[in-house]
Amino acid sequence: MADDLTPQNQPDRGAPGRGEAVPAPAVRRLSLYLRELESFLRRDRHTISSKQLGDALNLTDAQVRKDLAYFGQFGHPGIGYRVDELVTRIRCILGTDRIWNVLLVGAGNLGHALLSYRGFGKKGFQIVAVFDSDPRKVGDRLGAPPQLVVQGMEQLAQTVADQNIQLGIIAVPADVAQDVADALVKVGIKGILNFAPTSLNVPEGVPVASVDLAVHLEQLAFRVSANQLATPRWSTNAAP
Amino acid sequence: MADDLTPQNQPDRGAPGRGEAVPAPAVRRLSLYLRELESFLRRDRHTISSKQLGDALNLTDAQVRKDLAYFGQFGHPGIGYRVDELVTRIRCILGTDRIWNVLLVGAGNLGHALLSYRGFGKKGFQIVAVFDSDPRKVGDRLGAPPQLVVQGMEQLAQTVADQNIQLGIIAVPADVAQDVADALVKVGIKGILNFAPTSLNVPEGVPVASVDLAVHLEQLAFRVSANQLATPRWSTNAAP
DNA sequence: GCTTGTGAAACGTTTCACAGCA
DNA sequence: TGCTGTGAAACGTTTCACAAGC
Repeated sequence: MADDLTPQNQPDRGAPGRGEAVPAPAVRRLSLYLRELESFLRRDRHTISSKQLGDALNLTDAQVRKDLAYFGQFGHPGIGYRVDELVTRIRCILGTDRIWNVLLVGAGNLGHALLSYRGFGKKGFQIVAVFDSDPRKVGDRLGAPPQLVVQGMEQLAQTVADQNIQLGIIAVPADVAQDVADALVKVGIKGILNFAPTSLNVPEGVPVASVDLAVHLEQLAFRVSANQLATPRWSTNAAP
Repeated sequence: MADDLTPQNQPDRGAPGRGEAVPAPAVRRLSLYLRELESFLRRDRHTISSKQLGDALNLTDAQVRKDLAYFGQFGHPGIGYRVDELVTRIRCILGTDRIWNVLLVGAGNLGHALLSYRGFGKKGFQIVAVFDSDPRKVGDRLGAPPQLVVQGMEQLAQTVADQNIQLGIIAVPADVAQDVADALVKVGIKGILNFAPTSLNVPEGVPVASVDLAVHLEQLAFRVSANQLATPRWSTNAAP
């Protein structure tokens, strides 16, 4: 997607601890496994096989087993995987077995929506500060109680230090996104989730995940067009 | 991505017209190339080399050339690519050389933000209808003028037909997302962009792109943890 | 000089197939 | 029987290297 790419921005690699390198696609699927397992847990299922887990996500059972095996031996032959155990393990692997303090830059429409999004909190991500460079927005109170007060960018360093913030979300227009990213890196933010439709230049060691909403629609348009046209229009390779 | 995947949901394949199959990663990057080229165009640059384009996106020049070559011969040896020409070509390939009518289901926080998001319109995606199953929201006027009136789900079929809507965006809670997807498929929607944190089951032939906001933060958390821990905690493979 | 387009090699990922265990 | 974990084979993608053209 990458992006990565879901349009993922940086060429990322897995985390080779002491052992083998983990393929990036496997790490991406780990999040999906976790989501599915949590849903299984809510439905009071106690064990799950690689086949069941794979079917839910349109993956093969072998793929599921191999992905999980990169991180350890979590399964029980003849039984499958114990759901609660696997959930705990994957959370630990992904680093979501603890609370992450997150800041948001950009108090526009998207910023508002992100601030109110329940999905973050459920996964242990707490947005604890909001910034905007527009003086008219600074001082506004946002979100559900306890509300957050929009701060000016000059307070970034102090707030990041005071609240031990490690992750930053960029929800500003494309033309200022790089400046914001630079500022975040400067104050020691460890990872950036970028919603601005532009690629960011950051030092190695600061991971960036980019989500370009329009790009996803574009990919959809391509696939729909491909479905509709037996012979794609672009296959006419006109000579220059 | 992507991961897709960016956590992309369905295993997708490129569009093999008459020629070779196009790798899905190449199609994902095509969107990024277009974004970068449009930015180049705004800065009045007329030509661009595969090296320059690659550098902007952290890709190799060979990668850029190979990706573009899947779709035709767009370059000029010794010169590079003409920016305006390439923009036109890629838009045609992706299917964004025309207007797409899009509907939105879910008038919550995220729905509001998506409706107000300028990035869609710039790429030719027009949200022309909004639906919500909550009777209290039906009838509300949303977005910038000309505002859209929130419709009940029972009006879906009629509106899709009347307005020639081909794409649908799902921005509802996870537990009703599948029902909404089923409804969209039933009325003939050709592609779905899903923001609900759940995997969708749809018939083959209806492409789905999924964007799970929390998953992207999760991936970031993993990479930040990997940076910080010399030896990942999960490398302790305790025996069961 | 510069650049593209492309076959071939290198690399990475997924699938297969089966040993081993409950 | 049913299931996992895993080496090996199959497949797909990226990189290399260079012929051809401006």
